[in-house]
Amino acid sequence: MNSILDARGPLPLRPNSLREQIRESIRRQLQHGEIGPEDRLVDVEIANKLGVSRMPVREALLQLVNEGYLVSTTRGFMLPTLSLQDIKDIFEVRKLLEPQAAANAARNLTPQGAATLRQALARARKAHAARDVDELAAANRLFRATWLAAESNWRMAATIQRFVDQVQVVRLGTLDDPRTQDIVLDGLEKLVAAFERHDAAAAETFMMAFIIDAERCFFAGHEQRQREGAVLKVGA
Amino acid sequence: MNSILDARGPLPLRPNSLREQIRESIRRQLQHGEIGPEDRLVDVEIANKLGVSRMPVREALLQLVNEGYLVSTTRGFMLPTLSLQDIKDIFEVRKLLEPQAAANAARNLTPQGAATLRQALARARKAHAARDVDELAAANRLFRATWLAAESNWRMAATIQRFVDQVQVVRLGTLDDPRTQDIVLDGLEKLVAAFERHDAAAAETFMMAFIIDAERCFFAGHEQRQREGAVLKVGA
DNA sequence: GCGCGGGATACTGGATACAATATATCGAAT
DNA sequence: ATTCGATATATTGTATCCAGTATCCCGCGC
Repeated sequence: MNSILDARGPLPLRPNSLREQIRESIRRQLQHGEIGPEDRLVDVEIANKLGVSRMPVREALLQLVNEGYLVSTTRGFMLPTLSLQDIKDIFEVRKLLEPQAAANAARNLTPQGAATLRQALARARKAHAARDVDELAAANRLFRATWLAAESNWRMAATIQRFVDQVQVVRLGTLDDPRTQDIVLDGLEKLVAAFERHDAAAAETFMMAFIIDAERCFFAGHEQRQREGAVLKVGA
Repeated sequence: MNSILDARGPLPLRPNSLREQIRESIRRQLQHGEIGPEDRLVDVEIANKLGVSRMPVREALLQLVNEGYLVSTTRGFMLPTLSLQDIKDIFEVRKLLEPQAAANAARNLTPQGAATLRQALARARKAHAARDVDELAAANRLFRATWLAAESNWRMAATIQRFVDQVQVVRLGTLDDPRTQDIVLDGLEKLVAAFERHDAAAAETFMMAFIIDAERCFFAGHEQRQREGAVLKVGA
C-alpha cells in the first residue's frame, strides 16, 4: 500500500479498494492546489488515464462531493465556488473544534510527533525566508497533519481536516501576501513551543489565535483583491 | 418530490436522483431505529424491494458508510458497533458544536420555528406522561430538526446531525429509563423557553447542560445494563 | 463428540452497456 | 447581424454482468 493516509483511519476497512485509492489521490491533488477552479473532472477521462472503469472513479468523485470538496455539475465535477458567507461558516466551525483538538493533541503528542512538528517548522522558516509560497503551504500541511494525528478522537480530526481542506484553495491565494506569511510563521512558532511543552492550555489559546489570524488575513486580502480588481477594471 | 429534506440543502443539486432518495430513505429508517444491530442491509435485496438496480442502492449505502452511519462487512452493510470511547468522542464533538449552534439558532428562530418547537414540546410532554418512548424520541427528533433548521450555518447543522444520528441508536436504548425521560423533558422545557426569548446565551448554556445530561444518562444506563447483564448471566 | 478443512454460497467490488439530460453549437429566420 | 431553435454531443445516472473473496456449513478425521 502506498496510501499517504495515516495509519489510524476512520474505518479499518480494506483501504486497498480502487475507490479509496482514487479518492485519496484526487483529495491530495485538491489539497495541493493542483486542481483549479476552471478544471472539470470527468469520470470517464480520469478512468481512462488510470486504466480502470468509470465506476470506482465515479464513486470517489461522489464521495468527495458528499464531503464538500467538489460539486457535481451537469458538465463534470468542479471546485465549489465559496461565498464569503461560506468562508465565514467554515471558520466558525474551525474555531469551535480546532482549539480543543490542539489541546488534546498537546497532551498526546509523541516524541516522534514533536520531532516532525519541529521539522515542519524548520521547513516553514526556510520557505518564509525564501518567500516560497508552495513550500510554506506544504510545511503548513505537514504541521497540521502531524498534530491532527496526535488527536485521539479521529472523528474530530477527520471533521477538522475536511473543513480545512475546503478553504485550502482559497488559502493558497492568501499566502502570497508577505504579511500573511509573517503571521503564519509566528503562529507556527508559538504552537510548536506549546506542543513541545505538552501545554494544552497554551496550544488551545494559540490555535484559536492562529485561526482568527488566518480568517482576518483572508478577508483583508479579499478586500484588497476586490479593490485591485476594481482598479484593473477601471484601467482596462 | 416527496423529499423530507429541508429546503436549504447543502447542495441545490437535483435531489431527484434514485441514489439520493434511497439514501434519505435508509437514513430515516436508521434515525427511527427501524434497523437493528443484527440486520444486514444487502444492496441487491433492497434493490429488488424497490424495483431498481443495485447501483443506486450500492452508492447510497457507500455514502452512508462514508458518513459513519453504517459499516461495510463482507456479508452486507450493518450498524457500526460503537465502543465506549466512540461514544465519548462523539459527545466531545457535540459539546463543542451544539451549544454555539443553539445560540445562533436562538437568534434566527422564526415565529413558525418557535411554534414548531412548542408543538414538539407538547408532544414530548404527552409522550412523557404516557411513558411512550417512541413518541418521546420522535418529539425529540422534531425538536432538534427544528432548531437546527434555524441555524444558518448549514455545514455546522449537517455536521451536528451526523454526529447525533450516530449515537441515536444507542439513545433509543436509554430513553426507556424514567429518570432519563424526566431529564430530557426538563431540558426541552428550558430550551424552548430560551429559544422563544431569543436568548442566545441561555440557549447555549441549556444546550450544553442537555448534552452533558444525555451523556451522563447514557453512561449511567450503560453501567446498569452491564450489571443486569451480569446478574442475568449468573441467574441463567 | 469436537475441531478442522474444503467446497458451496452469498455478498461486495469492478467493468461494460444503455438511457436520460443538459449544454453547446450551428443554422435559419427575422 | 442577431436571436431563436433544433440537433449534436458530452457527461451523468442506471442497469446488467462478471470476478474475487470472506463466511458459512457440512463432512471427515482425531
